Parts: sequence; C-alpha cells; structure tokens
Amino acid sequence: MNAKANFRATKAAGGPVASKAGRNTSSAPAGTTPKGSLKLWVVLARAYAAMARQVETDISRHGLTPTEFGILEVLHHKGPLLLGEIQRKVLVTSGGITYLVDRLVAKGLVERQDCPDDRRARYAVLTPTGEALIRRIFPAHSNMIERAVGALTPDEQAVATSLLRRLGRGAADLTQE
Amino acid sequence: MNAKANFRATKAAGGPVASKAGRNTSSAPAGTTPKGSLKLWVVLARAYAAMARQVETDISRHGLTPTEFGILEVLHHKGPLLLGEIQRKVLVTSGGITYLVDRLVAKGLVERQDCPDDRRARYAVLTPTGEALIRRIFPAHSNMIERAVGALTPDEQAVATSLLRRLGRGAADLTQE
DNA sequence: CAAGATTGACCATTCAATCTTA
DNA sequence: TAAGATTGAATGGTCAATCTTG
Repeated sequence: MNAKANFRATKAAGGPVASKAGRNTSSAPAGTTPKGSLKLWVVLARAYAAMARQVETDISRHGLTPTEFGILEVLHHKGPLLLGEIQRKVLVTSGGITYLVDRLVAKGLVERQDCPDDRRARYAVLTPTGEALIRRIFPAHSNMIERAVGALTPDEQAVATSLLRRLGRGAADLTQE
Repeated sequence: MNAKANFRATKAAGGPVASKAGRNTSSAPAGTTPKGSLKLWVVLARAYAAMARQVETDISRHGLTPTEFGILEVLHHKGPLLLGEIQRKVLVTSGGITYLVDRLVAKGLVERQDCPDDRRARYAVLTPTGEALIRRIFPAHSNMIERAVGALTPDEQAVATSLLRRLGRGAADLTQE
C-alpha cells in the first residue's frame, strides 16, 4: 500500500478540438457528431487544463514550477530519494531531473548527497529551508485542490477517481501492447 | 448546439505527487492519507498524461505537434477562422498562434488571408493539402482515441464525461471567482 | 556492456514590447 | 486607447551523446 502516485503534466499544450456541428462558413465541411470517446477525451483534457491552470497559478505565487513543487512534495512525503527514483515519480527525463534539481539547489531548497552504496548515484535531500517551505505551502495547496474539484460531491469524486484510474491504466497499457 | 470544444494540453509537465503512506526512510515525515480530492487530482492528471502520450505519438508520426493538429482540426471543422479565434479555441498565447500558423504555412497546410472587414485581422485557411491531410489522418486518430479510452464501457464513458464536464467547469470558475 | 547522472543542442511555447489599424 | 497580430528574448523542458561506476 505504498505510494506510487507521482507523475507530471501541467503546461497543457495542443489538445483535442471537437465540434458538435460545423458552422459551414464558406468552405467548411459538413458538421460532425463526434463519438463519445472523442467527447470524453475532450472534456478530460479540458478538465485537466482547468485544474492545471489553478494549480500552476497557486504554486507560481511561491516562485515554483509545478514540477519543482512535485519534487519537493515527493521528497517531503518519502524522504531522501535517488535522482532516478524522483525522475520516475515525477515523470521527467534524466536530463530534466538534473536540471530541476540544479534549480532547487540554487534556490537552497534541496541538496545533493552522495550515495554510499553506489558511487554513480546521488540522493536529493530537502534542506531545512525546503522542508519548511513545503510544510508551509502544502496545506493551502491541498485546500485549493479541494475547492477546485468541489463541483463534485465526495461520492461523485470517488466515482470519478475510480473511472479515471481505469481509464488511465487502459491508455497506458496501449503503449506496449 | 454549436461547437466550442477546443483547448489545449499535451506535453504534460509537473503534476501532483501524492502518497498513501510515507516510507519514513531516515528523515521522512510520518505517512499521509491524502484527501479524496487530492487523489482525484492525481488520477486525473495521470489519466490525462497517459492519453496525451498516446495522442502525441500518434500525431507525431505525421510530423505534427498536437497543437498543430488541433489547429488543422478546428479549421477542418469550422472553416476559415481569424487567428484570434483559433487562439482562444486552441488555448495558446497570441505570440504562439502566430508562430504555429507560421509553421503550418511553411508546411503548406495553411494560408493566411486578409480580413476585408478589419485590416488588423487575418484569417487562417486550410490549403487543399492541409484539408486532404486532416481528412486522411482524422479517422485513424479518432479510432486510436476510441481504443485508448476502451477500458471503460460506453456507459461508463458517458458518466465520466458528465462528471469531468462539471469538474472542469467548476475548476475554471474558480479563476474569476 | 549497462545503469546513473550530467552536459549541450534543440524545441515548443510563453511573455513583454511593438507595430498597425479601429 | 484598445484590439489584432507580430517579433524577439527567455523558459521549461526533451533528446542524444558522454562520463563514471557497477
């Protein structure tokens, strides 16, 4: 029952574009009635974009990127982690994790520490400042999310969660199928 | 019943990072049981990321960015549109839309046309090549989406769609609240 | 050779400033 | 003065190659 819920997504870029009926201005083709699956993808992406927007504005007030926040968050919840472990949880490339940790180090929120068992690897560790920051920021952030999804009742949220979980798994499985 | 379903999102970057229980390695804090709302945000972002990944690989095979595809798609469905209109539908900045249309023009898929009513504005119009391309690509793309969300039955898809619609609206409303 | 991390080139996009026309 | 579009600089990443250690 340990965690594994990290990943990434935020800037939003290039999503679906479905229409129920074409306006047929001049050379437009006949209107289309998109399949339900397409509609689902559209609203999924829009919901994500709306949420990501809120999260981003919330987090940027503290001078952090959503990804940076994600790293602080996972370090806060799990303690020191190897760069590669963070990378997988936050879903960035290996180059990306180096770059991100560099930035967090520059901000004084994180430190690198050599790994005694494997001299290739390095740990990322929250500095006291970093720990204090995430502690201070997280509750409000969490409340913000609660408000953002507040259009659904707790029961509906539970339903949505379970549906989305299966949806996500299914889509991911498509990759190595 | 006209369309309005454009937007954007794709690259995925910096998402939530929730854990059910901390491992408490060395200096890790006590484990947390995240609220349901946080869990919902996590699975939403993960589902989106998984879908976006599929879509992106699918579309990139045709040498297109998801955003570029979105523009072709909206022009296909709606006919010629002012740059500003596309911008709002595909959710990019004004600078972004100029740049994107430039790229599509360079690929011979889109043309700019002066707007007779307002000499500040310009239309983007699909060239025959662009029209042919989107026509050729769209069906397979649509099928891909259908497979990607196939883990849910049509009924479940409908439920998910309606929940996500409300979720998205609610989150968006938070902005100017 | 493979795995972990780093570096540097590149890329899609944003942001702020600017130009043109309403 | 503001709205539409464009430009150029800056940014948050990716990707491919490289270095080091297992």
